[in-house]
Amino acid sequence: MKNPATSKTSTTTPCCSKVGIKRGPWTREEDELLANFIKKEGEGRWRTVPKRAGLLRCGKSCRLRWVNYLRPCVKRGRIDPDEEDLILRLHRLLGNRWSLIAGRIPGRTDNEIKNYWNTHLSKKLISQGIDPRTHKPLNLNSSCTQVAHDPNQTSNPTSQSEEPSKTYRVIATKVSENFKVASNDHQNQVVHNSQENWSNCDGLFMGLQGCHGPSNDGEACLGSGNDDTFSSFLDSLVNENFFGSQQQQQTSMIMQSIQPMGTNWDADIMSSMATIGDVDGALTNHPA
DNA sequence: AATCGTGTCAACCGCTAGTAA
DNA sequence: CTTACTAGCGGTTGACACGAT
Repeated sequence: MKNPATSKTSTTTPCCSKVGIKRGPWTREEDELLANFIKKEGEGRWRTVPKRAGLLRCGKSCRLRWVNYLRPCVKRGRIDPDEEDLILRLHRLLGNRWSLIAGRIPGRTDNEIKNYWNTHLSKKLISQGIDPRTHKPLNLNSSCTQVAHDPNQTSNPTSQSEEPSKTYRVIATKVSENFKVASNDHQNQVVHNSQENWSNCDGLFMGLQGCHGPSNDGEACLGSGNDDTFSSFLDSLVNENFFGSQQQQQTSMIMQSIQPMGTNWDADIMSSMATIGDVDGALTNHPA
């Protein structure tokens, strides 16, 4: 454990004094206090929550407890095969972006998925001879030519050290950034339909957030309009059919749908879009 | 019954992006 | 523009459960 006194100086202040703060597992009474308080006051202003709720916890701890355990839409229990498959696909697409992955799996939290990955899936992949970090076959030297999930696909010899999922992640990140720009632009009619949802959803990857959204019943905040479009877009990426026979039409539709008016996709995204279906090209064109 | 090793997962940590002042 | 604050993220830790010896 790092010693706070010797750790790198941070410009941020601690979320609370460590003196008099309770740590460790939460008790049932604490859970009830927090849950009742949030039901009454709503989420947010976590730093002040402990004091207002009468808890001897730090705000961070309260937030974590709520998000990972107390929130009504949190699903408990084993992760079923369908969810596991989805996690694998999303991880290949997004890497260790646990919150994004969790956003696509209703009821599951980033912490739960991260734990499941570290304790189950990474070992499972290793046992199958697959590098859990790169999703490439293990023990392949720099001249490897095969991508783990598709033996027919060949990787680019010049980018052998690069994660196959890197390009996907670059695209996902960039698209999400553009999505956020669009969603925050109140004058942008293209994304106007789902403005209410966007503005109320927390998290960066709004269209991917499952139960992080504003709805009262814990349903995903995905609604009609562009969030649906983007959701479908990501689904397509996950299902690897986005760049199939409908590539051109879909790409065009997505671009038209989610590009903020007056904004141009940067060259990276356009180039990635054009080549992502071709692993060789995608990896070649995107050094980072 | 006691000890040890391993797996699981809740919780904590530092860091950073976003935003308000 | 700078500073301070907040929320959220991913990595890591450690307590606990449980099976093996």
